[in-house]
Amino acid sequence: MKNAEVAKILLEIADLLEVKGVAWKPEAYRRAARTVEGLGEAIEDVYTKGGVKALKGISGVGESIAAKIEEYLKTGRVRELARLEKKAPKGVDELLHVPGVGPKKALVLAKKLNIAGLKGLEAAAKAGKVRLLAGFGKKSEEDILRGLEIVKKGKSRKLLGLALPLAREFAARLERLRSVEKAVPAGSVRRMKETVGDIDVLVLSRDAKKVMDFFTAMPEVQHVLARGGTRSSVVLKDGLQADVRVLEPNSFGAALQYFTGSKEHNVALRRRAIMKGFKLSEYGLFKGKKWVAGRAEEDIYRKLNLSYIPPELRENQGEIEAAVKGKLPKLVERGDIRGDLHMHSVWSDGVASIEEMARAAKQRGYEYIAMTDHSKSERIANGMDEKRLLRYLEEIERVERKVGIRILKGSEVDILPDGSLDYADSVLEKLDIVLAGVHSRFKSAEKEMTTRICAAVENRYVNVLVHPTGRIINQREGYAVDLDAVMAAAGKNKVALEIDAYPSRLDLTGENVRRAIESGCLIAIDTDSHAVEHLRSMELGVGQARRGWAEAKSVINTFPLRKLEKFLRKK
DNA sequence: GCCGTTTTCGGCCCGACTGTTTTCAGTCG
Repeated sequence: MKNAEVAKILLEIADLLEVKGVAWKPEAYRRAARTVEGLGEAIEDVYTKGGVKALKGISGVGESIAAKIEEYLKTGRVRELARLEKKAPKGVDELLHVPGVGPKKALVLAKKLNIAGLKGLEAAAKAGKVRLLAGFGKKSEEDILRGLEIVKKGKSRKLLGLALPLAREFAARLERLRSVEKAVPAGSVRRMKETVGDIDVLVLSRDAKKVMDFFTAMPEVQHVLARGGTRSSVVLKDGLQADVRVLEPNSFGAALQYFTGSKEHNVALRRRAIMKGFKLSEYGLFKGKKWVAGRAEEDIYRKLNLSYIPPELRENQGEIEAAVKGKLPKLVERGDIRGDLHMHSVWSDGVASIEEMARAAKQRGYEYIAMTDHSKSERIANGMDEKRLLRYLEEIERVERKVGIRILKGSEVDILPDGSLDYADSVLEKLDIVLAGVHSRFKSAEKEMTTRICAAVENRYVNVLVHPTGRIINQREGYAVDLDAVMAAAGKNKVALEIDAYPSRLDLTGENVRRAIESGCLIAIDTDSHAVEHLRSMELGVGQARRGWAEAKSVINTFPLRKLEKFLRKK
């Protein structure tokens, strides 16, 4: 599927046009990029089936963009992009990715300092050259240095939402080789950590050479870092590193355990092994020189008198102690989820209709969903005023009847700076479910933000506090807020805290989920979907819930509809 | 560049914040 590649090209064109100071076009390209990325179908299939005409049928794609997509699919490049790149100062589009640097500043920096890309910018900022430029000062120089750190961090750790499908895809491809018995992703991907440094795939095979040949020749590979008899490392085109290891049957489980980590969990586990008179390594569990276990992970945990510890819990945060006592939680599973309570449509900033979203949800086997488009203050997202909201609710009822899935009438309502909500209570009263979230003034002081959020949580109509920390991975820190105070208020007021399963959000983190549940809160795992494709992210959210030791009974969207409705009616 | 129960041409979000200024430009969401 080439959607992501096409979207990337369109975004690059948008950046370069923006630097040029061209009006409107950048937004048009970005809109098109977003739809293409969120398309339920491979863009190349759309083109093969219906040609340019079908491409133009994609919302946001017209004559010109359709032609560029066609050009890319046919030739693998877009001349217009090359032309723009040639004209712009070198590396200027890269500078745009630094938070705080927009098109104007990027152009000034690139031109006046004569720097190519982020490295040059860092050097110039560190040398104190940035502050001397007109329009810049000491503060903006510091902001740039801080922004560069964020960009760098983003380079080194990739989103689980990107790495997990890739790891699975690699494993699936390897398993198709005749000599391969099984191939399994390990590492932080397996632990469902929200960001990962690299992808590890472990392979059981009689023919290691064939596996090495196949793996290093995959089309995603940019270059081969190391290639050995049973182990190879490559760098993928998107910057992610991937390792593959071929193992013996007798050590496969031990290796899977070892390479799944975390490091801290492994250290604690090895310590326990020693205590029990064993030695644990990636090759197996040994008593003296004698091999005791290693074919399967389960055998190792059993021999150490532990119940099996699911990968998501392996952080040495008390899971080994709990496993000793047989007191591990029965973690929530993807199959427990009965619905998705945070979804957008074209009524605000989504790209699919309510009906398309509802059908997709039904197809996933959900019993119910909530449609929750933005409230009026969220202007950038085409938030709805009261009048449009009423029409929206009517449309939801119509689609509910037509599609045959329960659709809760909802809204993602802005929490205004004073802690009040973006709709009056008389409006909120008409909704089946009210999500409340902060979308402005992220930089408020902690005390202010805490008061603001707690006030919203106390509103009698609020059911879910969405993306409670506001962080966006690699882009934005969460806002300063006293989460314990928020959790206490949420628990008391029967407000569930959301795990926003959108790949770049995934807040709450596992750690915070655990805190929330311990302080008596319920959790909602939602995808915050803006396109049909996004519904897939549910498993990422479930992963974070599992990392937070959550059981199904703590997650409101595992409730049967009746029970959920009862919870929503609460106050 | 895209789009049309707004007009096939002329709109397209715009207010808040921040830092650099001395009344405002640039960035963000």
